[in-house]
Amino acid sequence: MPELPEVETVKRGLERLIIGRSISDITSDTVRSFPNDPGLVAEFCVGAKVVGIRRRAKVLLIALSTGYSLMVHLKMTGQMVFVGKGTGSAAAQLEPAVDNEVRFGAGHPNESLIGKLPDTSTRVIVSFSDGSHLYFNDQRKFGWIKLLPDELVAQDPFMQKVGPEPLEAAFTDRVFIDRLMRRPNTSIKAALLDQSVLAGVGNIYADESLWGAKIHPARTVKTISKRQLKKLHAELLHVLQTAIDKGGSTDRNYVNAEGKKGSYITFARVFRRETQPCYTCGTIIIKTRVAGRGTHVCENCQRLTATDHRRVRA
DNA sequence: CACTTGACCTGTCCGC
DNA sequence: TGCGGACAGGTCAAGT
Repeated sequence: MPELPEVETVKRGLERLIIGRSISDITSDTVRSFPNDPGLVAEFCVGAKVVGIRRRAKVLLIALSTGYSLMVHLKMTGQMVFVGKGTGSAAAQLEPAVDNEVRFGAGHPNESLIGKLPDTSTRVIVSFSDGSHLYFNDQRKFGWIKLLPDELVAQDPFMQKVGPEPLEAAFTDRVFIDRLMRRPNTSIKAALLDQSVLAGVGNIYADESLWGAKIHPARTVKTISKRQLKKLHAELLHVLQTAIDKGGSTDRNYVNAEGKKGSYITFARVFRRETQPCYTCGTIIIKTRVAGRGTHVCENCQRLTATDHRRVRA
């Protein structure tokens, strides 16, 4: 579930933790290289220094001194966890990001990481010359890392099609509305999740921003008023920025570069709040399915028009 | 072409 | 208790 705020949080952590470190070894079995040549990983990673970290949409870009970059997508369960030399174990790094905001009981997947990274979900280990390590963990194996020359990053198919960054100043409400209108006949939720419309929104922040704007996720884009879409733009930016400030959302797996959990989920207004009362009107939040995703809605605040009902499945 | 659904994975949770 | 199946969701491919 790493979405924009989670990946941004990881990026900021990695900036602090790994820039300037020299790679002494990298397990390369799950790192694809472009051009497709396993030898490139050893040749352009080992001995290289980390010179910069960028984020574009939900993709992390780790720039190396060799002119190559590691491109990382965490997909649903990916983690990039740094364990520094001298910490002894990961235990000290697995505390909540914000005091007592999020605390899972024994048995949570992250509890099993304590003191034993790498674990069964570890797919790639980047070792640094000072004895520290960066672990790419990915329980469900949807994530990937690829190594490619810097000049090929922009040629990547995903980078080619991905839409604008919502938190950049150029992303005005007018740009937002214009781009949504590329998908006039789909649901507003599907449009928000479409990475070619705008970058970085996933299931959590789609639901959260739609609740804030009082728009039902199944509403057809072209039927929504400009005024409501402007409101959605404002809500989306607010939700994304708030989530970054909270270190992202930890629903299950997500942790930042220090192995710490994000706390936004405890501030969520609809996401994962099914069976609980709406903060605005007290109506019980329901969970349904829109655009193939679990979707959380206050059916009183977020009204559906008669023609939109077909988009909703229990 | 526009849009929707299924596949990719694996751990967890629920019901029988 | 054990087991089968539904479910979680980012993205791409395949289907309607």
